[in-house]
Amino acid sequence: MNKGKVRTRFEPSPTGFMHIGNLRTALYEYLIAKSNDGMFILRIEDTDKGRYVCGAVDIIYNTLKTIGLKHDEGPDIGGAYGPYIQSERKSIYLDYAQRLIKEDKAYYCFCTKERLASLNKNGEDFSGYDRHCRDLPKEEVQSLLEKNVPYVIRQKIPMAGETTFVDEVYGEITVQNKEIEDQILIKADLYPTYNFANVVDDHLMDITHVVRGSEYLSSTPKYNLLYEAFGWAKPIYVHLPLIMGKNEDGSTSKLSKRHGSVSFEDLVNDGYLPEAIINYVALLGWCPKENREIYSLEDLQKAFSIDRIVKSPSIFDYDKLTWFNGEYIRNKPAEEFVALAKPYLQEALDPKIFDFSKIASILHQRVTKLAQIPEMVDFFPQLPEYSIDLFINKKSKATLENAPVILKQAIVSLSNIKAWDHDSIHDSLIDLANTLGLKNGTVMWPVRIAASGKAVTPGGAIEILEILGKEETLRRLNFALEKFENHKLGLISSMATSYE
RNA sequence: GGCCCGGUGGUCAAGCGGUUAAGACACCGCCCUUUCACGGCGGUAACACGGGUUCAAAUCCCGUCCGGGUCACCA
Repeated sequence: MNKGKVRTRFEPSPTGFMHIGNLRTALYEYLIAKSNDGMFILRIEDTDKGRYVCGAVDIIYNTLKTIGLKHDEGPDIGGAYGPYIQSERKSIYLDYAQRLIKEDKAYYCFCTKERLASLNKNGEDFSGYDRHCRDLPKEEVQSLLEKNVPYVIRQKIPMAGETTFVDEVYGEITVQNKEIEDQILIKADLYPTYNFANVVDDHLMDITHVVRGSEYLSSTPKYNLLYEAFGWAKPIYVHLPLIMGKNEDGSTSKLSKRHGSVSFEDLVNDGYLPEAIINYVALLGWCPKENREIYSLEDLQKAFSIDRIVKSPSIFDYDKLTWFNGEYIRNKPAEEFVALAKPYLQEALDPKIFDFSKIASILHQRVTKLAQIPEMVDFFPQLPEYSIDLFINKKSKATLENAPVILKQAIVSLSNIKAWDHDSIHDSLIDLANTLGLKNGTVMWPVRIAASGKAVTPGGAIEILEILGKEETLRRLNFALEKFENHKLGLISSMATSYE
């Protein structure tokens, strides 16, 4: 039963943030495993000591946790195939490399970095290692070793022939062996290279599906040659199309920091919901059988299949992500939205003065990114400076002439309200429109502008007035009237008023 | 530059030899309405090019062009 079970692994390096490309790889790895009742393993890729970032492993745990990719084995929870941190497996790799040396499938290389560098400079059409140490006499190797000359271990790649592998999404790919250099297996610090560590670990951990970005496509033949050298069964390869970003000049390249927020953390800070990110990213490079777009992680698990993975690279579209985000926000229950909005509301509003749940209720259907909330509500505590021209609106039949008249009447009507609530404000204003023989919009427009100082607001005049309170509403409406007075006198008032 | 991969509207993409070439985002228009948003309805917009194969090609083959990836003691 356990035999033949699908096992995938996610192998991030602790670099301090979760790139969106890595996140998608993790997602697909998870989905491939889970849609087949398999296991999803977390392995930390820290063979590059120079790049290690403190605390980065925690970021990985946290990210996986918040998006719901629960791993079945890993450094934190253990498992039958540990350790799951590559630096703790150092000696394993060395043993396997030496085994290859014994079998004459690998060799010690004592070339200095300087020599290697000069190599690349000289040879115009030659790139890569010139195999200088490939056939060093045994005695020489022995004596260099005894003298503690630093070395790396390289694999002996066949000089002729070709290597073919089948990728689940890209199909059969063949590469001439002469194109492949004698890759380094063990570095001078005796840590394994990424390629080598992965082959060894994937084999030892019974990984069945190697899932990664298509940038690894061209190094896959090296992997296979390694599997062959060891006589191990090869895994199933699943290469994923790259996620690209658009550059300023219109070209595209692998999504990177210069394209904007590209880590999960950045996106969350921008106000994107994890489930929206997951949903969007899942559909970048994979297409469900049914024509549908909204998928929870659970839904994805049910629907996912490798054969629906797309080959061509895709551009990360923040607009579409934003749409997904809006969908998820709108579908949240009201209480949940209030909780989500709270930290953003706090940036702009004093909770002692404003009723957050009331404000949240008018924001709920309008927000597409939580981070936009503060500027949507900033007019509540402080009336912004605004131009008198805002009072003009063709559709509402609002003009500079009728606005002061309406405002004056509105002030009178609103002043008479005893209990300041939605219904009374509504009735007061609608009645006014009726008695003046105007359409509702013609009354609402100038009132809303005077109350908010903005052409676009979350919520209509009634909602805004209710939140503002009677006193402040009347203050703002009177201020607008003054504005008209000054306008008549040819003076432009530039004074703003403040709530407190 | 060598090698590898890709190329359907601006973007994500369906399509698997015969379709009026789906759908979504974005954009535009109309409706709803108290602005905006939501919602509803409608619209603009695509098979990179050239050769084959075939009764029939977006679909298969070849070439060209374009785009991307990769050529580390990084992962």
